[in-house]
Amino acid sequence: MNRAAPSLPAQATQVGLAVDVAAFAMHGGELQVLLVERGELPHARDWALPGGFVQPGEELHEAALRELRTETSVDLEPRHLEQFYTFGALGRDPRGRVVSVAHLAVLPHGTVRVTAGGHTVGAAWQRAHHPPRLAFDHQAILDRALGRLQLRLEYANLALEFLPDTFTLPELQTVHEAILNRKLDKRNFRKRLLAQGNLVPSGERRSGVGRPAQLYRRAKNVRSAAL
Amino acid sequence: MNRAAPSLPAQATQVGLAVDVAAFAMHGGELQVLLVERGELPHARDWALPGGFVQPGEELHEAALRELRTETSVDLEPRHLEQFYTFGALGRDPRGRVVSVAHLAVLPHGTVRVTAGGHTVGAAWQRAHHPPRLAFDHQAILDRALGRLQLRLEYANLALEFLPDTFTLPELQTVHEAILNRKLDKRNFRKRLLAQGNLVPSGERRSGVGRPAQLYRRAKNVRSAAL
DNA sequence: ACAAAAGTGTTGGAAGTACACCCATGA
DNA sequence: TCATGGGTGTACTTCCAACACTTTTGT
Repeated sequence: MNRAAPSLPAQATQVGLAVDVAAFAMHGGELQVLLVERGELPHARDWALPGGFVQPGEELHEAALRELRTETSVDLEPRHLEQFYTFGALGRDPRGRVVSVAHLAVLPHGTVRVTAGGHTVGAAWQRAHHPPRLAFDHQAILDRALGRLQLRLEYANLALEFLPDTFTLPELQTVHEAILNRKLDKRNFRKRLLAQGNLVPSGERRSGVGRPAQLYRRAKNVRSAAL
Repeated sequence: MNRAAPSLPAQATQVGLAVDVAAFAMHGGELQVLLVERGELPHARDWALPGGFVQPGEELHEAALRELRTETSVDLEPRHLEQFYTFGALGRDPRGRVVSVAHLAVLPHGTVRVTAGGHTVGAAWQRAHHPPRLAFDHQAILDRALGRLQLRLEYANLALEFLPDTFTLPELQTVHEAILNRKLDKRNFRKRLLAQGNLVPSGERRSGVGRPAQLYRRAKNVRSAAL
C-alpha cells in the first residue's frame, strides 16, 4: 500500500454520477414497473424511472435505495437490488455528461402504496411491457431490465418475491407468465416447480370462483432470490 | 423535447469516470489476460488491467478501445468489447472517487505483440486464472470478467474468436477448457460442436506429432461472437 | 514397433414439451 | 346443473454425461 494519496489527475473527466432503478411488482396479474412523473426540467411532466444523482460519500446501491425511498416512498433492502448496466452515452442527458448506473429491483409482495416525493410530482405503477413514453434513455434501460429479470427467473426462484407468504400454484404461474410475457403449460409448470422441492403445501386452501386451490409456502431452507 | 438545456444541478456529485478492460487471448493452451505494469502512483509497479479516465466527448467504449491501444498497442474493433459491470465503491481509488465501467474484450487470434505505452512501463500476457497481485480492485474485476466469459461461451460461439480461420477440433476444445478451467470429454465435445452445425471441414489436415487432425473453419452464416 | 494424438458410438438418466380430461366448489 | 377455475399423467424428444478402443501418422 502506498502512503501517498495524490488527487485525481487533470485529465480525469468529471461527470455527473447518477443511479436509476427499474423496480418491478405484480398487480392484477400483470408485471408493473414503478415510474415517477418528473417535476423539473429537463423532461418535466414526462415519466421516468426513479433515480438521481449519487451523493458524495454514498455507495451506488445506497444512492439507488435512497432515490427510491425519497421519490416513491418505497423502502427496500439491499438484497432486492442488483446493478445490471451502466448508461453513459454522450447526449443522453441534455444538462451535460451524466453516467447512470442502472439497478434492477424486485419489490416484495404488498408494496403497493407509492407517493411522490423529492423532485417528482407523481409516482405510479405502470405496465412494464407497455409503459408510457419515458424520459431520457429510460426506455432502453427498462428494456434491458426486463431482459435481466427474465434471465433471473431461471436461477433464483425470483417469482416468489412477488407473492405473499402463502400463495397458490396458479398465482405463481401467473407471475412467471407476466415476467416472460407468454403463456405456460399448467401441467408442466406444476411438475417443474414441485419437483424443485422449494414449495410445501400449507394444508389450507383458498376458495374463489371455481375449485379451491391448495396454498403453498416456500420451504424453510430456500434462500430468497439472490439478485 | 425541451429547448432548455440547464446545466447539472448543484447536488450532482462529480466523479472521475474511468474504464478498465479485461482482454483475453489464448496462448500456449492457457487463457491469458492482458495486464499492464503501472508507472505512476498509486500502485506504481503493480500490475493492473489496462484502463484509464474517459475523456470529454468520448463514449465509454471508445475510451476503452483508446486505453487499450495506447497502453498495450492492441487495436480492437468495438464488436469485441462488452461492458459488463461498473465498480464504484468508495475508497476503491485512493485519489478520490473514481467510478470504473469495466469491459470484457476477446482478442482475435494472433494478437500477441503488446508494447507498453502511455503511463505504463510494461504490458504482458498473464495467466488469467493465476494472475499476479493486482492494483486497486482489479482482482474483483477480473473475477467477474472470467465469470462473464464463461457465460458467453454457452450462447455465442465465443471460442472461435480465439482461433485462426482454420483450426482443429482438439484446438477448439483446448480453448473451451481454458476458459472453463476444467477438462471436457472429447467425444461429447465433438458431438455437441458438430451437431451445432457451425463448423465445416476444410478438407485439409494438420500434421503434428500424432495422427493428423482435420481442419475446420466456421460456416459461412455464423455470426462472429456477439459480445 | 512404438509413441502420440485423433477419431469414433452407445447407453442411461434428466429435463422439457405436447397434449385432454376429471374434480371441487359456488351460484 | 352448470359455469369456473384447480388439478392430474403419459409419451416423446432432446440434451447431457459416462465410458474405452481403434486409427493414423512420425520416428
